[in-house]
Amino acid sequence: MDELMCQKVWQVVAAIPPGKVASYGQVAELAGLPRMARMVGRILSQLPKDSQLPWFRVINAQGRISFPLDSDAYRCQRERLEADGVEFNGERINLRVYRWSGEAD
DNA sequence: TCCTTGACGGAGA
DNA sequence: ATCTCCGCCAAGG
Repeated sequence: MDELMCQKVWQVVAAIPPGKVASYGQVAELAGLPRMARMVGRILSQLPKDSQLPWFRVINAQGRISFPLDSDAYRCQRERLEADGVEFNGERINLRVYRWSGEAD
């Protein structure tokens, strides 16, 4: 994937406000890459561990974190979302409440 | 090359 | 609500 594609994705992710979440598909759409949700996941997976990008605000379309429940990655993402003020009902986040509209605040 | 594997998603059953 | 089955597309074997 080219540099431009990555930059578009990073730009969209960076714009997700605290306390809100966006799905991989939504990020792809907003980045001008419709139907390329998997590409977004791949790009995020390649971020350096110390990245300042709010990658944890990106979850799947079912309102769930896309990592195994028992993984460190899952716990890390969940902690950061909760610190953001995002509530979980079991393993799920209510998208009708926390889904980012896609617009700037 | 071909095949499998993903931080995915939508349509059916 | 849950579970398959496909489509999607770049990487790695």
